Amino acid sequence: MESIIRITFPDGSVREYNKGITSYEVARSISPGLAADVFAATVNGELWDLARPVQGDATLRLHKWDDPEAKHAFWHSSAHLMAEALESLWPGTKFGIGPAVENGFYYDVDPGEGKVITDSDLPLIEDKMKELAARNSPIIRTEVSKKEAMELFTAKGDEYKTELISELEDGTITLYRQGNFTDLCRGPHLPNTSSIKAIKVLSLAGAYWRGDEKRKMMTRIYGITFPKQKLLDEYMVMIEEARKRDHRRIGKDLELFAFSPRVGMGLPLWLPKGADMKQRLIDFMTKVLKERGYTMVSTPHIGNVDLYKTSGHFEKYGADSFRPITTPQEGEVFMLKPMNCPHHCEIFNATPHSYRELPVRMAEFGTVYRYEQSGELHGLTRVRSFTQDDAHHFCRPDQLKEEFKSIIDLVQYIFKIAGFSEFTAQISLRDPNNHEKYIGSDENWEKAEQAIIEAAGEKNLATTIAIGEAAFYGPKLDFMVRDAIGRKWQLGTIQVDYNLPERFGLEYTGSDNQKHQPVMIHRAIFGSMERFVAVLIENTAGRFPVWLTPDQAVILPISEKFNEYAKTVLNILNNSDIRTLIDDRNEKIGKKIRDNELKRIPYLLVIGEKEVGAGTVSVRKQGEGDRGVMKPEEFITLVKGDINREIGN
RNA sequence: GCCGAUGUAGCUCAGGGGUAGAGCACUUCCUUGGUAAGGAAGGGGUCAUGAGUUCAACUCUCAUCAUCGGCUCCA
Repeated sequence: MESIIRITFPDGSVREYNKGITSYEVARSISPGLAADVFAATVNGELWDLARPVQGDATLRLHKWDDPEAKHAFWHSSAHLMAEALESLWPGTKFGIGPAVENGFYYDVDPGEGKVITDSDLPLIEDKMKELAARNSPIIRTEVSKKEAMELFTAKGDEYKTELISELEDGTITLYRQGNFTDLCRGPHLPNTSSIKAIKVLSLAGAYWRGDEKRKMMTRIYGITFPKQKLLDEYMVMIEEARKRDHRRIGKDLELFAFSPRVGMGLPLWLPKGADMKQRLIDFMTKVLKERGYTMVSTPHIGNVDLYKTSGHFEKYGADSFRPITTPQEGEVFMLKPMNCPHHCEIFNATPHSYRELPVRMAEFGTVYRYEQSGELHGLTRVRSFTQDDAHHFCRPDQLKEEFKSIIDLVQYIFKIAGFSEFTAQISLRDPNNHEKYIGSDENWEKAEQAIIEAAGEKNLATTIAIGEAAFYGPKLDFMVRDAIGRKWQLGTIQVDYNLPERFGLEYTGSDNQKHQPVMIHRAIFGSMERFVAVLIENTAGRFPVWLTPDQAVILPISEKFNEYAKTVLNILNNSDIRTLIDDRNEKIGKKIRDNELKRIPYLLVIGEKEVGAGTVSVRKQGEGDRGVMKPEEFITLVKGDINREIGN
């Protein structure tokens, strides 16, 4: 008989089972404890339901909670559970899609005419889900024909589902049912709703059906679930901690930046400490750029509209920009500059160039103005006025790849200094099916895309590829860093461009004494000062590196009797460029320590009778505690040592 | 721009159709102290803005502005 099948495990061991055994039963045959911990299985490389029978020899990997595959199945089943709850609470609710996401799941629903789901409904949904989960309903997979699926969802009046089905291929359609709820779904799912022990319905949002802003706005309901209450509790604590790192909150607490509706939304105001820090970043970057052969330039904040017509920006974005600026001169029109590249092209054009002087690396901390949609503004990460650490490399075609690679090096260097150890690199290519979105010839696009892919490959950079994410004039390599709650923000970007050199008629004289067109690379490392500072705040929770932080040390006299000595120490430190304050408030030392710890000042210098007598300071490191007593000169050496470790020399 | 929510003191927030509340911060006084909150007193609000309903609106309605969570967008 062929009723025995051989299952191979990841460690290479093989066990024999009866044909038709499920992965769940296999897990149980190993141990009941394991069976309780697994939520999905990979069978012959395909992600499967635990409850799906295995019909032949197979390789098997069981996925416990820590595997993303397990979470995916768990949260996907949870989305179905939420849908079941919604249907039970509000019959007639129409369902869109309900996938698992990085942290939990959502379901897009249309509650029907006149019905609005609000925040106050969330606990109702949560309670209903708990009730349904406790019913121990098995989740059952069935394969159906396209016709059957159509009939089922047409009868239900689920027009969103029928739209999805109409695009599926017959023979590949599966349904999953638990209790009275059936959903169109590829799976995989949990065997049973009973593993869903801890449930939190998190939030509501609007979301366009199929991501198309011309189509209906669905109600998106986000939730998260866990197999144990403890895991949910830990998750909620983590979210709460992350909120404390929000740069908008810390920026206010530490008096780094502010917004004023009177100035205008999305227009950041840098307060003294923030401006000071921003300038320090600029100074540091300027020094690094000069070492790497960049020259600094400076351009106005406006440009004639013809400049942007030449570049192609006006045609692409003119309608959605700040309105053009008119002048007393009839017909004369300027625009706030939304980017620096056209100005830089004209700088290149201002002087003749020989092949010998390429590459030209032209850098500017250029402030640009973009009319971002009101709903898109977000603290310092998305604003309407921001300063890019912008630069353009004009090079010969044979220099392109080396230039590109040198910029990858620079990004890695700066990110290392910023402490961004986990960033992602994304190669953004054009969508080959959407020619209207881009300018330039296919040939140039292919050359540019190839150059990026090769350069990233030669640098052994781990990259993801995003089709359709390119800039309209060229493909790019983007470097993204996460914020406190896991959202990714693009900081560094490197973009290859054959188009602007053509449009601006850029040229250099080659060794053959002929005119040639240079290739242009657009790049930013910080991305923008605003976004970089925001992400830096969230990654450090406001505990900036010593070299960068606005105030490096604060002197805490134990009583007013020691204020005179405090001033002496202050002078010594300030003369050695240690940015130092005195906290001479009439407060006890414990209070002063607490307040200054909360300000995230790296060093607290306690002075009292002993220190005055010995000519020393008692050093306390923020977040770490007492470092002992030392002379001011030793403290200076300590701080300089920190800075040296952080940014070298 | 779209969907939903929010807006009360510098900050975090409570309150409620009939003269505005707390904690922290701030000011003054007492205290002069040894590594994360000493004590007391005091000042501070057009309850986002504008209109409407009402004898009476900070509270109810509408609009506007801003903010938050998403969606779309992101040169």
